[in-house]
Amino acid sequence: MRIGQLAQLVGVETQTIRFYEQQGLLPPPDRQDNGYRVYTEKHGEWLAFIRRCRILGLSLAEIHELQSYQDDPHQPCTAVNALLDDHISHVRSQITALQALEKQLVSLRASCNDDREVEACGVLAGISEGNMHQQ
Amino acid sequence: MRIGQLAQLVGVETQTIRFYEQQGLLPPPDRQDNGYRVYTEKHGEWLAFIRRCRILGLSLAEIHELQSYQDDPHQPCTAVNALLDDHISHVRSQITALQALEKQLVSLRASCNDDREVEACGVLAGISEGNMHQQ
DNA sequence: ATTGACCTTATAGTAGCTTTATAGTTTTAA
DNA sequence: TTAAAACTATAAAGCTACTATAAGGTCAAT
Repeated sequence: MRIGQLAQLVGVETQTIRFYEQQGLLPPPDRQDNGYRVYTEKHGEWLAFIRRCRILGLSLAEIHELQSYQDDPHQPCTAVNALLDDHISHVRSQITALQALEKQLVSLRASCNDDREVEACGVLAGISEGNMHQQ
Repeated sequence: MRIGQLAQLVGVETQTIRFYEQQGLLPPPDRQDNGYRVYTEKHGEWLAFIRRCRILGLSLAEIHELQSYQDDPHQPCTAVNALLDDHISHVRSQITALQALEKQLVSLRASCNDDREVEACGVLAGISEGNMHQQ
C-alpha cells in the first residue's frame, strides 16, 4: 500500500502521514526500489489510532505517551487513565473559561445598538474603559 | 516612559510590546539618542486596549480591524457590532464542540477502572476500536 | 513522446507570542 | 572608580500541528 492509498483509507493528507513519521508517531515503513513508501495494514491501524486521539483533542506529545504505554502492555493502566483524566479536566476548564468569556462578550454587545457612530460605540467604549472584572 | 515601565504598567513582557509594534498594532514611539523607545500615556491606553481585546479572545487581525474603525470615528459602528457578533458565535460554537468532546471523553473514561494492565485497558481499547460516532 | 497522476525531499507559512543569542547602555553597589 | 546588575537593542529560532509551495523523480497510458 502506497502513501496515497493509506491517506485515502484513513482520511488524511499524505503530508500529514510523512509529518507523523518525522515526528516519531508512525514507524517508518519499508521503501520500494524507487524510494516510495510501502505501508502495511498495521500502519493503517496505527495511523487511525493517532487520528482518533487527535479528534479527542490529545496533543502529539500525549499520543506519544500513550504509545509508550502500549509498548509495555503488562504495566498497570493507571497512567493511561490519569492522562485521560487530566485531559478531561483541561477540556472542562476550557469550557468554563469560554462560558465566562461568552457572558462578557454578550454584555459588551448589549451596550451598543447599531445606530451610532464609531466615536460613540458602546462596544468600543466598553473595551476602552476596561471595566472588565474578569477571572 | 521606557519599555520596561510600560510593560509593568500594562502587565505584559517587553518583547510583546515590540512584537505589537512590529505587527503594526502599536504605533512606533519616539527614540532617545541611544535608541531606547520612549512611550507616552497614550501608548499605555493603546496597549491596554490591545490586551483587553486579546483577553476577549479577539485575534490580532480583528484588533487591527477595530483600530481601523477607530481611525474613522464618524462612520456608523455597525461593523464593530458585526465583528463582535461574529466572535460571539465563534465562541459559542467552540463551547458546543468542547461539550460534545467532554461527553465523549467521559464515556471513554468510564470504560476502564484503574485495575487493569495496559493490554486490557478499556480506554485504549475504546480509542483503538474507533466506535467514535462523532460529528 | 508527452501528459497526468503519483511519489520524493526540503523549505516556508500559519498565530501569537516566547526564547535565545549577541551586544550596547545605564544604574547601582563596593 | 570600576565592576556587576539591570535594562535596552536587534535578529533569529522555537513552539503546535499541520498545510502549502517548490522542484524534481517515477510510472502508466495515450
